[in-house]
Amino acid sequence: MSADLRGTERTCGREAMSLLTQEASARQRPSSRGVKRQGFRCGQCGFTGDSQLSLSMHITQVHRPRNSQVSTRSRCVEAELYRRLRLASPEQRKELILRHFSQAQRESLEKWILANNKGSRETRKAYRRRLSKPCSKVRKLPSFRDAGITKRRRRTASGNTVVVYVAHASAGPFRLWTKSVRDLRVATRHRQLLQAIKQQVCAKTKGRLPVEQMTQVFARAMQDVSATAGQNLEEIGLSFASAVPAKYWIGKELHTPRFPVQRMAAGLEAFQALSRARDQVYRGRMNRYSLYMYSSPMKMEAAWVKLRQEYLRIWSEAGWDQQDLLARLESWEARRISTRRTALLASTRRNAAGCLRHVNVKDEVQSGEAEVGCDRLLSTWGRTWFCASRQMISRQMISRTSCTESYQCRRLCGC
DNA sequence: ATACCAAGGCTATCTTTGAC
DNA sequence: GTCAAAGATAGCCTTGGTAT
Repeated sequence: MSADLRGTERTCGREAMSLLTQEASARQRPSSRGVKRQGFRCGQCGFTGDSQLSLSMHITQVHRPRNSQVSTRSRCVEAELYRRLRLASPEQRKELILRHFSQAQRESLEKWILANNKGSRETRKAYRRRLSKPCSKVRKLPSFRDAGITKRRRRTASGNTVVVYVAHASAGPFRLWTKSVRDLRVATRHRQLLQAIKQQVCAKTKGRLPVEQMTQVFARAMQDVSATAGQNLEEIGLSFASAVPAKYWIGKELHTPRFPVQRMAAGLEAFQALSRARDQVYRGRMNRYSLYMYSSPMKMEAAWVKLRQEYLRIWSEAGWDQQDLLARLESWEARRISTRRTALLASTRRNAAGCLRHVNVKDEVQSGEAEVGCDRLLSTWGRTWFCASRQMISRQMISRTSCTESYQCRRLCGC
């Protein structure tokens, strides 16, 4: 870290950081730690995570090599300053920098931002190389020049092996593919086109855009790249699908079918429909404590009902059987329901004191009867259209096809 | 019958965010 | 500083339809 920014950290940087922290944490409320479950154990320190993912996170965050060039938020003042400045509005950011940073400090921070952004791609690649499994099932393409190109070996019935390549890329919420080809050089050219589309989309969608604008940017990028490269996108077999986050409900994204570029309008319409349904509730990073700070469980459920409807409609129109689609959705939901209830309980513990004060169950919740508080919280939040208690909901009373609200009740309460 | 191809799903890995 | 969860990106596998 530069001397200038060490000074920044001690004086104005710390002050600015304090101001920014106040800005960023204005919504924060006191909360209690969640219940830790037994699971994956770290061989180095005995840490027990809930999943392979949490163990991986632990290893990355705690046991990273000392010579690692990848900066982390906690260890890098520049990164932390930069991160917090980004949380402020442009006007606030400008004011903070002008008021609290010297010219030398501003230049130093700018230098770091430029260096960091340039270097991050390289260090990410190094990180990937280090953490990637040495013996994956199928060997990856040896060169990073070929990243974004999937190599496929197909064994024919006669015993011959055929190798084909497929280029793919992600551009915001869109995922792009080209047709499979035998020649790696052709696939590389396809990949370059996809990269050009991606770059144009990313350049014009810094921050989140309204869904209409996003679709316009994507369509425009396709046209521009096609014109610039003099390449007909139909000829390279370009197809695309889009996805919206749905981790809360099913543990993963919901995506549209794949649309060839010839059916771009239909593909974009599908994306818009899913996005509008998803955007009824807050979209962004959150954890089990902050989940319900933005939207109540009832709002989340209402959004999910809409999202399901749109998903079913879009895939039905693509020729899929509705019963199969319903079965698919339900199997995804079933795998997620316990996690959702855990999140609800954790959130209830956290919010109970404030939210449930008016129903006089504060003491109950604080004494550890969170589950009781959870149910009461559900019934309180949803009093207008939600059943008052679990006992009122029975399987006999609920007809999924005739009553959407009852369906929501059943799934939330676990009856 | 065989070869080829597109599509969908699953999984791994990394980044970001926020609570404690 | 630690930890967990969501989001983003990318790679690979399986399946089923179509062309030869």
